[in-house]
Amino acid sequence: MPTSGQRLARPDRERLMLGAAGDAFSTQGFHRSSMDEIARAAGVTKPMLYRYFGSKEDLYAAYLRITGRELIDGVRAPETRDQSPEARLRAGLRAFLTYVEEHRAGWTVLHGESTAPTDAHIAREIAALRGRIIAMLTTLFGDEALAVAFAGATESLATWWLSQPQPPIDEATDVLMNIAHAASGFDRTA
Amino acid sequence: MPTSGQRLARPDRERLMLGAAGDAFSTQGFHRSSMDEIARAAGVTKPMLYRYFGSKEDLYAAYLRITGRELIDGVRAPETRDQSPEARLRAGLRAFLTYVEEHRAGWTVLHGESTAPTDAHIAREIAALRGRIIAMLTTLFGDEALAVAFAGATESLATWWLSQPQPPIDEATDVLMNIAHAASGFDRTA
DNA sequence: GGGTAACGTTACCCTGGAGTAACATTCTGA
DNA sequence: TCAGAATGTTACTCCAGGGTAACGTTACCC
Repeated sequence: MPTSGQRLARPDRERLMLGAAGDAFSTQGFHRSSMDEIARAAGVTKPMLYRYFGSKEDLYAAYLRITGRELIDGVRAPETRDQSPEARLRAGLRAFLTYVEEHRAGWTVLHGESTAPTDAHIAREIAALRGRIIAMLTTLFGDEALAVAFAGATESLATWWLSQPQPPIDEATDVLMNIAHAASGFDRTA
Repeated sequence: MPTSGQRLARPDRERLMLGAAGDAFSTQGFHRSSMDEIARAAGVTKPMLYRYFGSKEDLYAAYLRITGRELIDGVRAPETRDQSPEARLRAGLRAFLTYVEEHRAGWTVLHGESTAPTDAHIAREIAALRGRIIAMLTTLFGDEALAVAFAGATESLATWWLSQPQPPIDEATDVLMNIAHAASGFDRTA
């Protein structure tokens, strides 16, 4: 009489597990989330989680890696190769805010991890991810300090913006573009 | 044969405990820090920690409360009542950066907690603290979104700045003042 | 159609670390 | 001077939750 669970192909099951993991991690953080609970939410039992991901930390790492890749892909998507730096920045910001809006859980975990890392090894990966974005902004602005500040402004605004009733994406983008004009190399006329 | 520990008055002992707690929490986070370890670092045993603070969460909360108060006091200190908004902001930023530099552990914990809260009840307190700062900035800038973005820029820059070899405080302040000019109500001439 | 690999489960083990009981040693003040 | 209130310690209890062993069940493929 055991075996209540429907059989599913590995990729599908993994998606369910990662979804449940993301929900748990984003709302309760790594430590308050238990493997039993994540398993239950994914409609499966604990040993499956371990067979597919190895350990709780590995599950967390897998979730972060996928989420990070989605973020990078999302922000890279807009093809704006031969447009002005300003236009490219604007497109990037819109893409970023869109990603954040559509992947709240992922963004929450990613953002939390970047300031309060759970694990040293994971911290390095997150730092690398953020580093790539900072590097991009640094070449854009010509100053690392400014790039770091701008990244912080963007992250903070994004998180706040999510908590607003109905986020008007263009307003958020404008606020950031406005800031970008403050000390950037490109035009100050807008 | 027991009783190896030197006797100390309560306030002194508390300071030692809070210092050890801060070191542990800032370097390893709440969950990876154990009460045994904090006790040892404070030169005392676990039951003392419990007698003085009640529970691990209460110890953490006490540490955060004190740290938050120090931050507020530090930033409030510069008496600039009847100066221009710009001068007041500059003084506030300098005071903030000075605080951060002199209380690295406290800042690390505070900052981490604001993005990845350990506990719902504590999260509210931190949110209230940040809310007060945002409110101040909002009246200064006349726009909440901008205030949130600016706060994020400041926090991010402060944390990055700490990791630099020898932080020149005025440069960091200038970067932020420059950003503040972007869309603020006060002069755009600087 | 049967061997094996993958999917899935129940029922357990085991440790880290939060929290406490019970006891020893000083300090203080009436 | 001695009662009781602090400061302090040793030596536990106890359990949440990470991790696993052992055992069904279904699918696939030669």
